[in-house]
Amino acid sequence: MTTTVLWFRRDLRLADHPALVAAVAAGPVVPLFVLDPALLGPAGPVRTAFLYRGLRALDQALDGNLVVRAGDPVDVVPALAAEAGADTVHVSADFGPYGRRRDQDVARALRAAGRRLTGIGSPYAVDPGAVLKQDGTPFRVFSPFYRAWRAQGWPPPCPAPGHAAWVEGLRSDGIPEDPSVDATLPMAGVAAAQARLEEFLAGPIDDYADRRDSPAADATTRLSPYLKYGCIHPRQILARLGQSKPHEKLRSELGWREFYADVLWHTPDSARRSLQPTMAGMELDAGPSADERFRAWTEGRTGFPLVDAGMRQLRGEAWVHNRVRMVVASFLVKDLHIDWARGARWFLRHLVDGDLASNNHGWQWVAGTGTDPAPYFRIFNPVTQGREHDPDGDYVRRWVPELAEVAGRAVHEPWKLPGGLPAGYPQRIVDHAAERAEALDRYAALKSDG
DNA sequence: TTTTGAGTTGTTCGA
DNA sequence: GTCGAACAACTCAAA
Repeated sequence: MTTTVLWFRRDLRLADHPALVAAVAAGPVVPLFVLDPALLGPAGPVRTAFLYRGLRALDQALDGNLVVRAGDPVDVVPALAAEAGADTVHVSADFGPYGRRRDQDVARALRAAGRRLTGIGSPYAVDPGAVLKQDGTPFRVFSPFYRAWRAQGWPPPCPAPGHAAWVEGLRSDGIPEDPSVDATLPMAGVAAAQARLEEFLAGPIDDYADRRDSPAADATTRLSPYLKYGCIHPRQILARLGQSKPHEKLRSELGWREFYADVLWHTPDSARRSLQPTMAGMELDAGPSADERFRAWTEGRTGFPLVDAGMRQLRGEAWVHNRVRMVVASFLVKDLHIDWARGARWFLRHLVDGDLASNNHGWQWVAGTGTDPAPYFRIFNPVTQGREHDPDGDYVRRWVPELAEVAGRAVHEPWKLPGGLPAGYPQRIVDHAAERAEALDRYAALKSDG
């Protein structure tokens, strides 16, 4: 039997963990997590706190043997492997731009000392890059990808190893105290993830297809933060789904997550840059007045109730309903003409589920710069979206107290109230019809510039 | 090989 | 009030 290191990253669980199974099969295991400043900085306080809580749950499941070390993984991982006398470091492979570079560097450093990094599995049911078109090139459109992804298939979940021997007594820097966070976060860790899955499957799933688009109903899975840190693996969800309409709907949402990871793997710089090169020339607003509008957007005081409700939900829960994410993103890009990447950065800093692939490609989809050769004319009207998806106005009133006394759907157009705008609620910062026309003009200019 | 039709999530306008 | 058409350009798979 030989000692190995299991380096946890986005896989904070023991069940359905192929890399852990491989490590345990080899002998005693050193469970490691590295506090990497390059990742913790951009994560922001919300995800850092959620991560730390997930680590505490993991440490408990490991009988307190999780080794936590702070520093650059290129230094930390080889040093710990040497300390433990481990020839192999097992990981679930990382397919993101930073993770790939980091793992190459760590693998090189380990090799220099006669050791190796072994990647098994990934945070996805199907590894990014594994689904290709007939001609061997990657998909750029979801539906054909999804058909091929389903046809490809995935293995069933594997149980947690029952007889793991954790190496004890190695120095751990410990899990730091949570940074202070104003938002109300979900419970962290595997048990919370499993409980949420069971709760969802026991009832809400039946209405998922019909109600997932209704922010007031709050009928979505709320599993995204757990998927982000691997407290649950998508295989564990997929294994529970059948052929009914709502089950198929949830499977396709997981398919979107896999699709965007695949796109990002094939084009790593699409995290920051527009996937459609022609769209990169779009005229954008910047400077002090754009900064002021951006600030109004972040603070939920644009004067458009659904937009403001969404941005305040982001502050309050570090999470926003998917339908509302699209509405607020469309508003920033099409009404305020601000770079989608700036909005994506703001989301990534404040979302508890903030995932580079899903977040940034979701933004690109709204901006019309990404996959789904996006119709330039798809510009969300915040009022229409409110009437359509929050018909009773419950979602808006939940997050915008200034409008709490306005009954029904009238809450979406407070400027039309007979008594005038309720006290404390801001005037609209732009004229939607005018800005919609402006967005269309800029698109037309882009075309004529060739 | 070329053609054809469809593609997550929309809005407006005019009948 | 509802309904269909129009709003481009590109991707992909099937015909």
